[in-house]
Amino acid sequence: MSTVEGRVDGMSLRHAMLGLLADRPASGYDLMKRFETSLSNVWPATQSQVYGELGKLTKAGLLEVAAEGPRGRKEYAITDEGREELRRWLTEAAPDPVRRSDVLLRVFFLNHLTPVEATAYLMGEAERAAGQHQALEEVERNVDWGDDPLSVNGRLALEYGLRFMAMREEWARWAVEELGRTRR
Amino acid sequence: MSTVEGRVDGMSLRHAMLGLLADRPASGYDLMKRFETSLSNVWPATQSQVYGELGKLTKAGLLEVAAEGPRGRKEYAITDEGREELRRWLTEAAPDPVRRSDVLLRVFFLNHLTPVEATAYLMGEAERAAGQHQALEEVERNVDWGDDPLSVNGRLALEYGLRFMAMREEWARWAVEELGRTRR
DNA sequence: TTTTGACATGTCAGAGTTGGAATGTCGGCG
DNA sequence: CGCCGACATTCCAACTCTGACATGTCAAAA
Repeated sequence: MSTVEGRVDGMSLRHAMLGLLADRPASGYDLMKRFETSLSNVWPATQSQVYGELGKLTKAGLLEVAAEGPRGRKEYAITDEGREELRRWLTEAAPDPVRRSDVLLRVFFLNHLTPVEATAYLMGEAERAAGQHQALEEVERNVDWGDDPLSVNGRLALEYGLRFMAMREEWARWAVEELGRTRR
Repeated sequence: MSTVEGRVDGMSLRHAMLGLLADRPASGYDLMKRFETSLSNVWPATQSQVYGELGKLTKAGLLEVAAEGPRGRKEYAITDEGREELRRWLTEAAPDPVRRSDVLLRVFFLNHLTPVEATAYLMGEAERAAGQHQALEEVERNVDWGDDPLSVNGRLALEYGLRFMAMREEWARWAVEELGRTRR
């Protein structure tokens, strides 16, 4: 009964918040900053969502207001029940994520463009991927990799991003070639 | 005024439908079948969405009812304006898609599990990726690759999937090792 | 002939997401 | 002292997406 109602699939925002608060208590404002920095590439969230969810999670007993500060600041802390839910989510089998991909969707309809235009699109994809790859390398250089467990996970995620962007670029370049081959 | 109102970012469902109808006219029912087969891994859609969108697109002048058939069947065809919009979407620079990834979100909070549990999660990821890779290879074998431009694009998309799953598996196995290293 | 299954469309409630606006407080700098 | 910028919360309108429900027609097999 107490396990937050609308179950199962999405709503990972909840778990993102539980995960952040499991490290240490924080206010909505603090959480926002963390969503804007470390989590921005993994799970973006807006103010309205964060504050709304704080309310729901508190009402559901997964969080509690641990302290009140200066400007109406409310510092939220995870409860034991919240920790349980976090663990449950972390250990449950992740459902195959059927992701939507507008990049691939465009690829599906590339035949409605001229070969030149289609090639240009794919080259653009390659360059975008390369650009993001560079951006991630930049991040890698600028983050001070302490030994804290936090940044261990961050490193894993970053590596995922690097590999993903490399793959995207390689695929796009391969696709350009392929398009050239079949055109003849 | 006629360019469908709520612009810009998402709503690629619209363009998926325009893309499908650009090949040949079809009913909502026909479209559903194509969303369930070829497009299911790229852009899943439900009945309610498809029929709803058919109405909106028709009202917006991007589609028209070309013919009516037996069981209330309405066959929709793309209009010139619709073709324009499709081309516009295909050639416009795709915005960097900031995707949400619940897989990575979990990775971020892996430190709230025991090393054994965390490793199990990553191994599971590797196996899921391997499974999906196999499934795609299965698809590759079973599709008859004619020369029609349709399946050319399909092949590009399929290859993307294969490379993506391979990357995911490799990354997960790497992450397991990495976790083992830092634990010591 | 009856019944089943494929064809075919439509509506709805609820959750999630976005983006913006409105409001107010405190600390420190000039 | 007065003001600005950072801190901090709350509410809202609009849209998308999901999943279920409701309804009806036609063709062919049993």
